[in-house]
Amino acid sequence: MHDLKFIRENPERVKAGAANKNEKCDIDKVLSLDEERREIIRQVERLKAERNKVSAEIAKMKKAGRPVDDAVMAMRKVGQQISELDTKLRELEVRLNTALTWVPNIPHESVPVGADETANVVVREWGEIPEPDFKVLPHWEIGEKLDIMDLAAASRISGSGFYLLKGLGATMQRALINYMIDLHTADGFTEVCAPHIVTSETMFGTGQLPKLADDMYKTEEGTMYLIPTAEVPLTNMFKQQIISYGQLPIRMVAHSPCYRREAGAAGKDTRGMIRVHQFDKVEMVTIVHPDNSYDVLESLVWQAEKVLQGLQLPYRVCELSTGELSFASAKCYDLELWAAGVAKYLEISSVANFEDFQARRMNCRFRDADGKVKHPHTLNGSGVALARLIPAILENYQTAEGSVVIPEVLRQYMRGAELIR
RNA sequence: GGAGAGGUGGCUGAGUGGUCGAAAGCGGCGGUCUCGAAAACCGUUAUACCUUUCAGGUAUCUAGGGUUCGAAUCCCUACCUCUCCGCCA
Repeated sequence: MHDLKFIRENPERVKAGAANKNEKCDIDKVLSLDEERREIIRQVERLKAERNKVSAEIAKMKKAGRPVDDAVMAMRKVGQQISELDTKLRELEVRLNTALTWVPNIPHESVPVGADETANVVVREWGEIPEPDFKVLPHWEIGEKLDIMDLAAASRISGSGFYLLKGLGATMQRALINYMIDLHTADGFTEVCAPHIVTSETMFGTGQLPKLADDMYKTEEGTMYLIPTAEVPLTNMFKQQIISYGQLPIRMVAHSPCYRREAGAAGKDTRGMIRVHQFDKVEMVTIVHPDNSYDVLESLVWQAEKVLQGLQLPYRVCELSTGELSFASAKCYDLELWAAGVAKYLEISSVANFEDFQARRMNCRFRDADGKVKHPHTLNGSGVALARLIPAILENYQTAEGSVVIPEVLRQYMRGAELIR
């Protein structure tokens, strides 16, 4: 959500930002509705000022024992005009706000301009891409073979787009969650366990609504939604709050399931765990002073990288182009993990700075050192997504004998197991 | 699910139709004092919007309606919190 005044003063910047993001929104409509709105405010406030003045006089006249009937009659008429104008104003504001909620955040000036992923920039790469001398099985084959994954059972239970882990597969997921949360909390992140079912206001706050309504699962009454990421409850913890200066920066981490309908993605990555309706994720959220949010963005990327380096998995860091940026973000890095079995990079983490876009939507503020109340910047990053991490491990740690070596950092969380066979 | 109580500024908490944007306290900020700090004392301390600016105006006491010339104050609805009962992991 942008400040109306900002749009009024920088219409071309807002339009260009939306265009570069391939977002459709009608800035001219926002501007004309705003103009109309201000005209009515001018009228109605003049009437209200008069009413207040005369009402005060009526009080005095009554005290003095003078007749007030004429004044009361006149104000009755004014009151009617006011209520008509107020009704008009309310309707106008609803339309204006609706138009405003569809205006995306503007990309940061450093973001490469481009329509799609071909304009993304690889910032750095880490680790060696393995070149095994045997055929690496994709994770769904090795998983079934080792009896740690049962995709057929998952589809019997829930239909297509779900996975089921068992035995050391399920243990590995739990181990990964513990490994990641321990890593982040050791670096100062506070662990949080938050609700997975949230109100539409909450979904609006982080920018999932209105745009992504069709990508989310909602309850029958349509008023509650299943979270697509823990970013939603974590960031919204501070909805409508004023954070004291000393509390910043706020750094949180949570594990949660993520529910996504993946509408429109049918036929894409249909096999295995790569694209599913429910997956687990460890998510980091930070709320920081606007002055240093871009430094925090870099450190948040590093925090996610630490997870992958600890697991000794080769990856690369990509800076997303404007066309790839999500509705609410101003700048975003993706971490992509090499998966030997499917022989491609898997997007495993997304780390983004939303500047004050989300804070405005949820009316989250902080009291600055000068005592003034301002909007903080919000950021989040996966740290990281399990449903793609597990495939990468099963494929990259595969041996010629068809077993899977358990990464060293996980063994303490897996009763000391070293190998799945 | 049933019954009751309540939601006021950053916080606590007065205020039941007419200078109430709202007492008081706490907190914050500035100052006096001090080598410095604490204490004490003095002062100050909301936000948004419109006009436009050495200024004026409007709105905001959970939210949305209603009554009234005039609502924090009266009425209705929703939401939330608390207490008791029921149910239950």
